[in-house]
Amino acid sequence: MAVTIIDVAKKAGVSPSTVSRVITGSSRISPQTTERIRTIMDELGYVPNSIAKSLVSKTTNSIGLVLPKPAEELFLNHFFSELIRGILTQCSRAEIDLMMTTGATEREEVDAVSRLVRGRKVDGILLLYSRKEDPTIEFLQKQDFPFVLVGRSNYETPIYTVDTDNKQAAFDATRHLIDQGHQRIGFVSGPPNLVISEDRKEGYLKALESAGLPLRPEWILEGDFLQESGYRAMSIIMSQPERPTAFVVIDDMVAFGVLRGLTELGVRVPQDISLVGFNNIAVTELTSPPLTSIDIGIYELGYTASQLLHKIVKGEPASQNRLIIPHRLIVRESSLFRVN
Amino acid sequence: MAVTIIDVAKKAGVSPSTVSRVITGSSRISPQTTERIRTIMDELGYVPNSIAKSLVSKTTNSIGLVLPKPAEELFLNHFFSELIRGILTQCSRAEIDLMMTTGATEREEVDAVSRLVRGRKVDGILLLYSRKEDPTIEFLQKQDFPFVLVGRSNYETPIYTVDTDNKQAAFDATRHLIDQGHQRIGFVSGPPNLVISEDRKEGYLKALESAGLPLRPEWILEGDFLQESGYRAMSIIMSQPERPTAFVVIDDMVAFGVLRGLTELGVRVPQDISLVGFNNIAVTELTSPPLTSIDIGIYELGYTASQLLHKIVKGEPASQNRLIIPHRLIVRESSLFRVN
DNA sequence: ACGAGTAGGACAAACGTTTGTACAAATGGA
DNA sequence: TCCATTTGTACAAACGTTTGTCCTACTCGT
Repeated sequence: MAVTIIDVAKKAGVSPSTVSRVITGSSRISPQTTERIRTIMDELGYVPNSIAKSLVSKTTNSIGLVLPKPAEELFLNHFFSELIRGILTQCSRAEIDLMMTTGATEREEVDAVSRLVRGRKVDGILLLYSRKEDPTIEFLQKQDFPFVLVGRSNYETPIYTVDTDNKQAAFDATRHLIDQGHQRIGFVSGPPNLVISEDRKEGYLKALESAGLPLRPEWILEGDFLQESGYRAMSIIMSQPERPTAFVVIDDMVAFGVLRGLTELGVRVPQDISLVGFNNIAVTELTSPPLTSIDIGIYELGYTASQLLHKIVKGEPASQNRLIIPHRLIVRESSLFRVN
Repeated sequence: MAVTIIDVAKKAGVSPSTVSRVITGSSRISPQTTERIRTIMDELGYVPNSIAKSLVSKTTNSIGLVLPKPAEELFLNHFFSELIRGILTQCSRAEIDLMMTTGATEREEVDAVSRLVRGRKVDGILLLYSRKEDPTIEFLQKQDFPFVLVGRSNYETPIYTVDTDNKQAAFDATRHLIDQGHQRIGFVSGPPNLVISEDRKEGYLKALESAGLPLRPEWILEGDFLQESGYRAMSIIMSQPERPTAFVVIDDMVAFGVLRGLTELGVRVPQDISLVGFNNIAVTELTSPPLTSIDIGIYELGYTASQLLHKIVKGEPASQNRLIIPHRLIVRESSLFRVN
């Protein structure tokens, strides 16, 4: 049916191996032959069968992207699309195919990765987010399969990683509020099993401490990365007798929920309560008031991670195994209010 | 290195073909043998090499997703992430891998698809959006390769398609404004080479006509699907001597740009100018004012398209080759103002 | 003019599966 | 008891490449 290397060889009157060497650009073929065969390939419309190639070369020219469990919820947070945008752009430039996978449960996730990895469908794996205990990471390590993690690893073993300095970022966010005069600052966190939640909480706590502010556990709430959890957090906080005057919120999407909750309760932002979010996703500018956020360079995070993985897969050892993408605070109206 | 079917066969004292038939579940193998071999596969930790399997079966258990040209811009519009969310969820449930591809130019896009298709890396292709003239579609048709298009095709030939009734949707949006008493309604369109732009414009025009309202070409503007183009559109419109009292905007993201432009110019929404957008992406609720929009069921669009493609790839002919996902108008504050 | 060295290409094995066909043993009917 | 089926398994070819090794025919120096 399709044109194979053999058809080309026949028409050119050479052996398949010669054609193959033309394709791979071996030096053993004379320029004339190369030229002649190239022409014939074009005439016949030959395209190499990448499956066959993969079988012998044990390489696929594609990488796998493993998305955190609930694909359904995933893209509800703009963070992931932005990350994928960076990854995809890099892959596209490098002419590498990107394979996406996910699983409804942790178990399914490992299965899916296993299919990809041990079925040799990809050359490397890109992991988004890390849990404190992550079966997928453990699996990949045991298989000694190349992978890069976006986020900090909680494991002792060295892992290729592209990350934000989340502790510092949270410190900066909190510090900003303190600089605005706030003394009572709450924190809306993410799922406790994620490394990122811990890191950001730690930064927040450190900032409080360094400013000599007391820790108020009842002002620290846990959620996930969806709007709803921010909304819920507010209904809890606002029913308390004593309230913070500002919140550091682990994620912009959650911060939107917080904002919505406050607005519905008639609380003014930033006059009554100030807010700082994380990630600086595109819509932070559009809300009212626009949201102060830490820009962590999501796109670059993805782009860099993809780049690093490609290097590793090709066997070019990277200079370091932990890359940090710089962050910066973007001040908008939601925190522009000085407390006297 | 890795465990192969041969290792399993050896250990079991049978031939590789027997093991293979156990895997594929052929009826020719006795239950005892099946059971015995299953155990051995588990012991050895055997995972089939999908590449080898693909080579002989000419099937890959993955589909390709072709993203419209600029991957860089792509995810700036939440539309695509939502679509991919639907696609990915379906793929994940069907245990099919999703391969993403894109190209910086039209030429590159076709090349990338060609590599995927003729290199046999995927069994089918999912296309997002369609241009009036689309080289990728033409290529796939010529290759007689299974594909499904999200969006209406402009070609005569029958193409599997999952779409919104965009003419009707635009009609409904416009009609809503007319019902609010508006007589002077502008339209911010998308790139003229896209089928969707044409369809929505057509619906808009039809609604005007059916209400006996005159067509004002200077109130029809073209943009892309990014915020900026909405912003620019407003600066053009607002410099005109006579202005509309409402706009139908082809896309929510663009509508945000419009909103921002108007706000900066001190124009009140909806009192001075009302707005209706399309797609009902998640953040429409968060803007001030919240944006009226047509919910086109993006997630289902993706889910259904993926499902349809899988059917086609498997050879189960679908009942119809054009599926329409229903839409509905979601009225929010941006159009809640009656013109007397 | 002759042997050594080199360049250009052919051959065949290998990658890990699937699958059509052949074969042996077991079963059944007469 | 014997032949005809059926059942279960083995054999080998095929999928389309890549790559190590071998072969042939130059080119060049002497």
